[in-house]
Amino acid sequence: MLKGKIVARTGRPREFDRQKALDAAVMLFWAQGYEPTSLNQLKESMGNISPASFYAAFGSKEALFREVVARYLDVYGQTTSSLRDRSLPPREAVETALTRSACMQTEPVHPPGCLIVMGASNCTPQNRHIDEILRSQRAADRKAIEECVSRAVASGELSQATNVKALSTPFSSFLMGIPTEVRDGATKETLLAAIATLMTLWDLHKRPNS
Amino acid sequence: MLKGKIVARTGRPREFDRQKALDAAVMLFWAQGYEPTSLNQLKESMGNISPASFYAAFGSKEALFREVVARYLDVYGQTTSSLRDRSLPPREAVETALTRSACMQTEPVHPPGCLIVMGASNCTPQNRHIDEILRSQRAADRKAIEECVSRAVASGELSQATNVKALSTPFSSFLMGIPTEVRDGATKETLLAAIATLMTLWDLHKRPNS
DNA sequence: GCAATTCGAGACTAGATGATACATAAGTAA
DNA sequence: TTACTTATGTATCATCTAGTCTCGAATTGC
Repeated sequence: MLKGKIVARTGRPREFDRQKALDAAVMLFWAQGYEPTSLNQLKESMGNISPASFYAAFGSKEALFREVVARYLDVYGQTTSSLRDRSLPPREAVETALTRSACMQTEPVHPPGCLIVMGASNCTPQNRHIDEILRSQRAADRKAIEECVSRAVASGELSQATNVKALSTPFSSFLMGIPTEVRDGATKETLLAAIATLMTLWDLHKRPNS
Repeated sequence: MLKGKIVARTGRPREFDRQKALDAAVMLFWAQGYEPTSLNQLKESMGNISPASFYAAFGSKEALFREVVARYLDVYGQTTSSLRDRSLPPREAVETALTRSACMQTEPVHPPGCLIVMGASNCTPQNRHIDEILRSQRAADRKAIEECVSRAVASGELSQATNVKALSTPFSSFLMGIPTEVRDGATKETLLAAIATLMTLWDLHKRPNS
């Protein structure tokens, strides 16, 4: 009776691969954003499935987008997870997050840029709540960068006089700027060199005798 | 016969203020971006003018957007003009551009963020050329920042060993990140403090004996 | 006064949008 | 076999989209 990962259940089996369909939706939303991506495009990218199949599988465009964001965070959005890894030295946590973001966003196997930053940047008033889904993610990364700086001040690595927000904002604003740079053609090498430059800001704030 | 600025011409006079209508369109495109802004919204913001009046005055949505971009650059987009002012010391040119951008974008009298960076960030494939209008402006600012760094290297202010792209990209990426930060609630004070921090990168690359 | 010109109100077009209804197909459980 | 469950194909929905057309109104030049 064991059928591996497939959970036996009643009813006619689905004829398309839901996971592959979801991944196709990730690519579309990533490339175009929420509103410009139409149901027709989505259904087509899922193998020309019917509207009935689409709504049965995903509920609505908005519900699909929420799933897409979760999937994106799982597969691609781990670039900033170092920010939340307390076992890493704070400076390394920040540099790793920036580096991995730059590398991921410039990979040629998927759309350039970042779904979390650009996915709903153009919205009609009635869809503003869609951007809220992404905004909370951006806020989390921003806060995590701040906490890395705070940790370094607390540990004595950075000077007690450090203005936490004034030092963390250049890193977060740079992070939010990467997607636009990448979409406009910035290469991985350019970004990595820029990150190396940027990280010297951190070193400038080190406690004199550390 | 002199009628001031009004050019006498035949035909029934327009009943709405074209300039005010254009400014209303600037605000809409700025807040929502190109595609989500509908003709209905535009006409409504122009005083409930008819479609006939709209098309007679502006030609099409795309033609209006091009006028809107030109108007935006005129009124709000001068924040980065210092980058092209050869009479300014390069460091001051860069710092001024960042500072003025941060101040402008956080003004509460208009939508937050920047039309040039966010105005067409979500586009269907058939409207990709709309973002090209904005992309060329972003490229111009990026190049201007690079030239400021180059000028400073040439003048001896910055070390000959300076990697121009590695030093200019943190500034441009920060600039491209400001709109997202502002939309997410960053204050002018936070951004100005971040800019002060960021500019120390420049000083780090100064020629030792200068 | 009259022609030429321009504008405005509103009806209208074709096509796209996200989403639903309904009958049928294909599987499981008893 | 029968009941139940779920998926699919097709037709369709109301609404919105950018854009046109017709026709009457308001102005200027002569």
